[in-house]
Order: sequence, then C-alpha cells, then structure tokens
Amino acid sequence: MPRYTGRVTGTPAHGGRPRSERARVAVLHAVDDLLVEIGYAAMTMKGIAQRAGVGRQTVYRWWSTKAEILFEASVIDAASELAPDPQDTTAEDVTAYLEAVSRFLTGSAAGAAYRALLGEAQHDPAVAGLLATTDLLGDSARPVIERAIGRGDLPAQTDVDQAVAQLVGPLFFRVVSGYRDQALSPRRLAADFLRRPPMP
Amino acid sequence: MPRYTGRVTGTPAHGGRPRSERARVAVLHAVDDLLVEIGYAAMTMKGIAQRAGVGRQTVYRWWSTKAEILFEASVIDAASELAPDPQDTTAEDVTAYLEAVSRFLTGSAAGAAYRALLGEAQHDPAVAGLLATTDLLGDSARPVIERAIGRGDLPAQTDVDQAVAQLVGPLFFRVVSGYRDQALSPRRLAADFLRRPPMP
Amino acid sequence: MPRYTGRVTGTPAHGGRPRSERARVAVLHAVDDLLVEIGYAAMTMKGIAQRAGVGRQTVYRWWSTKAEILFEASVIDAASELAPDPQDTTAEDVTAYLEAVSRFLTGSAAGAAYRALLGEAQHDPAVAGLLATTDLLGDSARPVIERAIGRGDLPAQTDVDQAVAQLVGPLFFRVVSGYRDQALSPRRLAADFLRRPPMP
Amino acid sequence: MPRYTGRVTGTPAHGGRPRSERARVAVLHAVDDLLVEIGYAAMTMKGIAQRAGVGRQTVYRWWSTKAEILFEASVIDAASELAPDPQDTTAEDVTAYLEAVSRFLTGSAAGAAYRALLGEAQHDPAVAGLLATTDLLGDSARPVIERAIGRGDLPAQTDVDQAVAQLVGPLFFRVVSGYRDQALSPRRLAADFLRRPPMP
DNA sequence: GGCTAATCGAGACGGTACGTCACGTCTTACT
DNA sequence: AGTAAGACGTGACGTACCGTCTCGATTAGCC
Repeated sequence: MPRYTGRVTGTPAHGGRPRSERARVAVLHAVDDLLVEIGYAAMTMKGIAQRAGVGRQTVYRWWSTKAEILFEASVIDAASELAPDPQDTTAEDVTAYLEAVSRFLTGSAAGAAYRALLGEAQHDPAVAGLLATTDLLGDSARPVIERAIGRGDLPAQTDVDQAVAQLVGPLFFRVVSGYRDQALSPRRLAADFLRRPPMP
Repeated sequence: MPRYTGRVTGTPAHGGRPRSERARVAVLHAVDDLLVEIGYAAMTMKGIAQRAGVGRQTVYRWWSTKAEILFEASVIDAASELAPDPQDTTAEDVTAYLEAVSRFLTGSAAGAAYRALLGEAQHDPAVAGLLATTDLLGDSARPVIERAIGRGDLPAQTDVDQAVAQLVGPLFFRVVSGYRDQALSPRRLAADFLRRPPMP
Repeated sequence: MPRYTGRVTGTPAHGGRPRSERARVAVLHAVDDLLVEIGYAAMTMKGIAQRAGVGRQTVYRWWSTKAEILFEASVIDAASELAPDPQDTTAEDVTAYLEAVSRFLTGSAAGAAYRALLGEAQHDPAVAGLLATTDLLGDSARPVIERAIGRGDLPAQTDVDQAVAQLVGPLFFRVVSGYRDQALSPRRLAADFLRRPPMP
Repeated sequence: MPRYTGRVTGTPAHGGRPRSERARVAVLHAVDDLLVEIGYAAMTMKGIAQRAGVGRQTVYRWWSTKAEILFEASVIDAASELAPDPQDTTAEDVTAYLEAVSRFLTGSAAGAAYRALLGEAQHDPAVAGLLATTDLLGDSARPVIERAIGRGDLPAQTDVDQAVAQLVGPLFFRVVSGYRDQALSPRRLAADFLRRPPMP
C-alpha cells in the first residue's frame, strides 16, 4: 500500500530549507490512525501534531483544517476501493460495484473518513467546497453506467447523472441516514436498476 | 405556526418550582434563529442561552447538547413538511411526495436542521442515536408506498423498506453528497420508480 | 451542652405559621458539623441547607451569610471556654486564663470557628462588623486584669485595654500567624506579664 | 519602585517560546491594583486576567490561586517596610520597629495583602503553607531582639521566639482582632517590653 | 371550624466564576 | 529557512454556587 509518496509541492523556487517529507507523511498517518482510534470529532490539530511528532505550526503551514488533512490522507486513495474489476455481464458488473459501495460506506476506514467529511460538509461550506473537488461516488459510478450503455443494457440517451443517483442513492440513503446495519442487498438493487432502463 | 406549545414534563411529583415554559420556548426559538443566522457549527450552548435570555444551567438542565435542542426545535415539526396531500393517481402522489422531499432537503429551515444533525450523526454516536428515534424520511415515505400498493401500482409483496430507499435515495444522495443545486426532476424519478417496481 | 434553645424572634404580630424551631436548630448543628468535616471555605449555603434537611430559602430568611450562622452557632457559646474558674493567686489566675486561651485557639471547635470568622473579617467588612459586636477575647481577659488590679498585683491606673493586648497578644500572634504547633508556655507568659506590669 | 524584575524561571532546556515577562509583570500589577480597588474577596482569577490583559490560561500556568499571586506580588517586597533603620538606643530602636509594624499592618497596601492572606490561611491550609515559607513579622522582629541582646538590654539567654511574640503580639492582636482604629502606642509598648527583661 | 397569613421543603430561575481544553499565532533555539 | 517546542490571548466547555422566585403543603392565631 504505497501511499503518501507523491510530492505535493515542487522544489522551492529559491533557497530555504525544503519541506520535510518526513513531517508530511507523519501527519497523514497520524490522521489515519486517530480517525480509527478516537474518531473524527475527538481529533484535534494539537493531537494530530503530537501524534505525528511534529510542530503545531508545521501542520498549519500546509493544511488549514483537520478536514483538509483527512481528505488528503484518506479520501483520494479511497477511489480504488470503489473500482472493482469489470465483470462479464452487466448484472454482475453492477452488483460488484454496489457491493464495493456497500463495503466502502460501512466497513472501510476510508469510507468512515468520507462519511465524517460528508457530515462536516452539511454545516461547513469550506468542507463542502473541499468535497466538491472530487465527486467520489459519482466518478466511480459513471464508468459502470457507461459500460452498461456500451453493452446495450441501458439506452444510449440515458441521463448519466440521474442514473448514477438512482444506482447509488438507495444504498447511500440507508447508510447515511443511520440504518447502517440493515443493509440492502446489492444483488436485488442491481436487478431492479436494470429491470427496466431509466427514461431518457 | 403554533409551535412549542406542548409541555414536555408533567407537573412535578411534589414541591419545587415548575419548569418555566417561557424559558423552554425561548431556547427553542433561539436555536431556530441561530441556525439560520450563524449556522449549526457556529452555534454554542453559551450563545443559545444568551440569545434566549436564559441561564446557561437552565439549558443544560433540560438538554445535553445543541443537537438535542435542535432536534426538539425543528425536526419533529418538520414531519408535516414531508406529508403532502395524497393525490388521485399514484404517479401524481409519488411526484408530489418527491417534490416535498426536494423542497424539504434544499429549501426548508427544518431541512437544514435535519441535514446538520445528519452530518453530526456521522461522527457522533449520541446524535446518531437521537436521529434513530425518528426515521423522518422513512416514516414519511412509507405511507406513499403503501398507498401505491393499495392501488395495485406496486406488487403486494413489495419490500417496503427497500422501496423507501429506492424512492428517496436518489434525491437524498444528490443533496447530501453536495450537488444541492443540480436537483433531479421529481417527475422523472417518480416515473422511473413506478416503471421499475421493486422486486419482492 | 444545652445549646440553641433560646428563641430569636418573638411571636408574630398576627396569623402566619410561626418560625420552625426544628429548622433553626438543624441549621446551627449542620454548620457546626460541616465546619469540622469540610472546613469553612468549603461550606456553602446550599450545603448547609441540604445537610440540615431544610429549604434554601429558610436559611436565607433568617441569616444572610454563612458567617452569620457560624457566629450564632459557635462563637457566642465559646465565651464559656474562655472563662476558667478564678484561682487563688494572680499568677495562677493569669496562667489558667492563658491556658484556656491556648486551648480555645488551637484545640476547640468554637476556636476554629472564631479563627475562620476572624480570617474572613480581614477582607470582608460585613464579617468584621459582625465580630465587632462581641470582643470575645477582650471581654474574657478584662475580668482577669481587673482581679489582678483588685489584688494589688497590677497598678490601679493600669490601661486595661493595653494590658489585655499585652496579655493575650503573644499567644494570639503565634497561633494566628501560623505557628500553631510551637505554642508558647502560658506559665512563662503569665510570669513575664506580671513581672512587667503595664505602665499607666 | 523597581519591582517584579527578577526572572522566576530560568531559560527552558530546549525550544519553546520563553515565558513572557510582560505577562508576568502585568498580572502582578493587576493583583496589586485590584486589591486596593475592590478588595481581596472580590478578586477573581478571571478579573485578574482581564485587568492584566492576559489570557486566563496564562495565569493558571504560573500560579494556582489568587493567594499565590498576591503573595508574590506584595508580601515578599513588604519585608522592606518592616526594616526601619537601626537607632542608637534600644528604646528608640524598638519603638521605631513597632511604629513600622503598626504602619505596615494598618496603613500599607502590602500590609493589607498580608492580612488578607493571613485571613485566608485561617481556613485554607494551602495558603497557610504558603505563608509558612516566610515568617514575615518574625523575621523582621528577630534582628531587633538580637540588637537589644547585643547591647546588653536583654539577657543573653533570652528565648528569642518568645520575645518576638511578646514584642509584636500586642499590636498584632489589636489590629487583627478588629480594633484597627484604637491603636496602641508603640512608645509605651516598647517601654513596657524593655522595663524588665523576659525570663530565660 | 373556616379564614388568613407566614412558614416549610423543594427545586427551577438568571447569573457568574470556576478550572480545562483547543483554537490559531507567536517566539525561541536548533538543524 | 524550516522545524519542534511551547507560551501567548481568546473563548467555549460543563459544573457549582449564588441569591431569588414560585410551587403545593403545613401550621398557627383569629373570627
């Protein structure tokens, strides 16, 4: 799991000590760990810095809020969890995707981070803007829809955005609105989704 | 708008000054106002007390967190916003309901409160528990589903919980995941929902 | 120890429930107990009322401050502790009195109450005024001085107030300024006092 | 009046912003001012911080209680007020000292601070311990006694601690027990003290 | 024996200080 | 110049007690 390896800032323009890669990675790992150990609400900038063995100022220099750190630490990497291998039939393809979504939202650490940020975004416009830069679920669902269209299992004129919402929405609703435990069956949702194509 | 009129606690068993209805209503109104004016995140227990012209201890005596106050202030009353008059045909009935949901989630003050609480619930189990006591969207969608079954427009063996998720989920997903502006069409969602009845 | 038996207020002018003697005594005992158990600083009006099994308003109705209650509870009765039986010789008389003072200031519960109030009086004029109504040590020392004058062991023109201060002051200073443990010898103080009679 | 110039803490071992001398001095001056303006009882940690233009946490970081601040602010410096220049004769020396004591206890701001702390010490062991670190009156009286012994005006075997109490006690008693106004004459007290030496 | 009125215990009321915590900024010495 | 450390001013946290108020219940003297 080779994470946090890409440099974010280039070589500094002129002079000065370069940004410490060690510090950057330590902060991202600290956020990951703390999310699991104490949860998003209990995380503090101070705690993150201490856990990372890093000065407080260093954290503020590169990130504004814990949401930003968490976003960089978890959410981007999370895209891979939402990209299962394409399957031979559309039914299997869609089912596999919905299973991935379900696993992501209920079981994965990255999913927990995503839900935490999503929650914060409901009342913090800054976080909302942050999340808006990456339509995590939408971007992962779109290829599935497009493969189905390509195979002729959905009409060519399908409104992709609406189809995405119809595909992901039911699962998303159940998890986010609090009924995490009584998950819906991805197989049955996939079948219903495909039974009759969305209207153009 | 005759809100906050019901007494919450009965007459005390014996002795003691009774709870001040004035204070209770003042707090609930203060929370309503502050949610609109400064938003959920900026609301503090201290600010609520001051705005209500009430002692801080008095707030803590009856509510533990701002989430609890907001819940009592907004969410219960919100149910009415989600109960449009039944329509003659199932298509119109479902469409009217989805329009109400859309209005509630994007335009209403009570809906803003609900989304704020929903957000908090993603990382605060106490708030999650609070919301679990009232399945706001589910409870409002169920009668719509049941009316459709009664009319024979959905199969009698329909899994109601799944149908609720399929009905509400797409809209919910779009709003909560941040695409509040590019709303989906309730009419088209209703049509698709009915063309593609959930499998039993 | 027949304490707290006198009525403080007379019969009311007309009608009304009379003051409860039970409540009055309960409060005074509660203050006595609490002073020993938790100390003056930790005593609160609320705690006194609860300990006495009495309403808070009832306490406030009859006393303004905890100092007032403590004064009524302990200090007045304390006078008896400072009035040892007169002795045959002046030396023995003065020694016996200083022993009583020493015991009162360092060992007695009433003495602890007195010191607590004396302390409060250093920065609370109300308490200072309260204590000024009864010159506890002065009133008890004056008879001793006067007996000594009567026996001819002090000059007839002795300034009694100054003599009182010279008699009591050394012990008082040691105790109040914090050297409670290394008490002075009443016998030696008495001897010095009499060898060095105050100048008129 | 070059007060509050000594550093209390040394240079930190490594790193970290050093303690702000500005904040330290501001707090000590604020306590001095507030003692005079509103009195000890009305002083609060919050008020001190505000008056000093300093964060509340900063006050707590360096002092635990207002007593501790007041002690550092006033009492140590007070020693100078209790050290009048030695006089040629013992009678004048003792008289000058008692006059200084009288002035300190009744007229000086540092004396007011000392009495306030002394009062608090009667019911707060922590303050008692604080005051025990500096025997303000004892330490100032001892040189006077020793000079008198040196001049042969007191016997060589004099019990110095007892002599201190006998010297300072009468004045102390009058002031602390509430009769601040009707002060005793330092001259007469000095004369009586020296008329016949204390017994060894 | 009913009326009047002040008391009683209880406990909620609006305030305010407590001591703690995290915020985001700053000022050091060190690398 | 960037870093770890940690003090800085700010302000919310939840608790405790303040002194006041509002209850229903009680307890006397008076008609």
